[in-house]
Amino acid sequence: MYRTHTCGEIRINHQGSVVTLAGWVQRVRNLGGMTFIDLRDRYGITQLVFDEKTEQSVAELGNQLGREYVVQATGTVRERSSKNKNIATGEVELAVTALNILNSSETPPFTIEDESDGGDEIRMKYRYLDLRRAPVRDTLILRSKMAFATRSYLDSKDFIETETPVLIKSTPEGARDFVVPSRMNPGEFYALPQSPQSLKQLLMVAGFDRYYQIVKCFRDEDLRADRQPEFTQIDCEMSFVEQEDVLNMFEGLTKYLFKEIKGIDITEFPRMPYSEAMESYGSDKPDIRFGMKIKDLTTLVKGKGFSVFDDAEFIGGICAEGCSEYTRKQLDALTEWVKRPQIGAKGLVYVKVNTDGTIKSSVDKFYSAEELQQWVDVFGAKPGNLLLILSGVKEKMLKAIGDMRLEMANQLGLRDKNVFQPLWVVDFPLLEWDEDTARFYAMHHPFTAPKPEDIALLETNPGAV
RNA sequence: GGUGCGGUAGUUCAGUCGGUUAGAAUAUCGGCCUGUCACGCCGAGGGUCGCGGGUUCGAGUCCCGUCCGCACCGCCA
Repeated sequence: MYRTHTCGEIRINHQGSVVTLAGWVQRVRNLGGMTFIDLRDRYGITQLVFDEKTEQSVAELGNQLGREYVVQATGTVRERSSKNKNIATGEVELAVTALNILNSSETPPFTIEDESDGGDEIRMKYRYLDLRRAPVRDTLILRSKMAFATRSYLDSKDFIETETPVLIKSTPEGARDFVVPSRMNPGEFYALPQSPQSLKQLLMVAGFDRYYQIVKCFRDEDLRADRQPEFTQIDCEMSFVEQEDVLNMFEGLTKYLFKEIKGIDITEFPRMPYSEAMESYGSDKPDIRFGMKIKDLTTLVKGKGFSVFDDAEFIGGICAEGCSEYTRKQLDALTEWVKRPQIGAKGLVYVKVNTDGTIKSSVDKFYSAEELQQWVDVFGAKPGNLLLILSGVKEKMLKAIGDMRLEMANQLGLRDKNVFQPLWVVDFPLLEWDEDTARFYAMHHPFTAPKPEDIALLETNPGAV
């Protein structure tokens, strides 16, 4: 056998047995009289040891090893005299008796560690090296588990997994199509699907009743940090159901995935109208793990002679807990932050509710203590809190305040990546009812489309939602 | 297509008002080291300051152009 075990499975009960491992050299620790080597594979890390008992030729070979060398090592499992509680194999080590260098390695262009020293660009250039890092590997493993669990759940709910064609005729969705030239029909092109929307509707018309597919979609539009032209979605379709049926079904899927994969019980699964999401959080995908909701001060603060506010369509802000002691420097930094083009505010007004109950603001010249107290009351602010207020065009400011809310939450440590809180945002608004919008809603929000009977594609599909 | 920020050692970055030989950390290499696990200590090598032009006695630093990257807007959802 090439190897008898992986680098992640040897435990104290293997003590005394002779095993063979194969993997990559993670790190060499040469102490002079003895050398430790961390050997890594997909399953974990096992420590190899070369010491005075090691045969000299083997030890010499061991001292040639560098980062990312690929080796096969045979040795005896023994208990460590100094154990490492941080890794699963930390109680044992392999006293090497035979070593085979399968491949040497150049020094990698960046360190292959959980916290790599490489930036995005160089890690993407050497993707095959980046994929050796545990966080990247774990992400792909998580994805595999998610896909498996999704299939398991939807299969149990009588969904049929169906592959749909990738080379199709262009369908009228919103984005630009990626196109593929047709050899058989010179001058003509296939389109790659932006989603399997019209294809799955055929399945509904045909009576398949419940369909799903974990499927690649293609949209030829410019990138964003969280948006790629090629992405995968869990695509579903159900016949003879109402909005509530769909929400319940996929609440179930979400809870199942968290339970199966993270061992987390999701209990709260609130619903929020789009209008509330925008007014209170400045986002259609609000982070509701913390409060700090946006409050509207527009009517309260206008007409007092402060022209910045008097000329603004909307004045509002958030209340940050425990920030009343922010220094001038911190407030200046925050002001610079909101003035960045990505946020686009002109300036930042603050109101400190000091721990002794007094109020200090950047607009004391324009507003009396009584008036400022009214602001404080709107937020329900307590001593120690800090009000942060922006003004301008309403739509833009809600988004800006929402971004500021997330930034403050980051600074205050309120966005723990291990805390999860799902949310449905429902009742999306009816935008201008032009052809593109109609098509968009027909495709993606059929519940809220006002006149679905007007949409030709839906007419072919009366049983589907 | 637009706005902004960035490009300096293998890598991640600092570099003040334009001024001596461009630094740090990490990585690499060498020496010492028998219980390390981010080993430690000592030492060394490593630079087309993205590219081109200009201003200046003098440019990593200022100006113009250009290429590349990132974020955001448009776009998309």
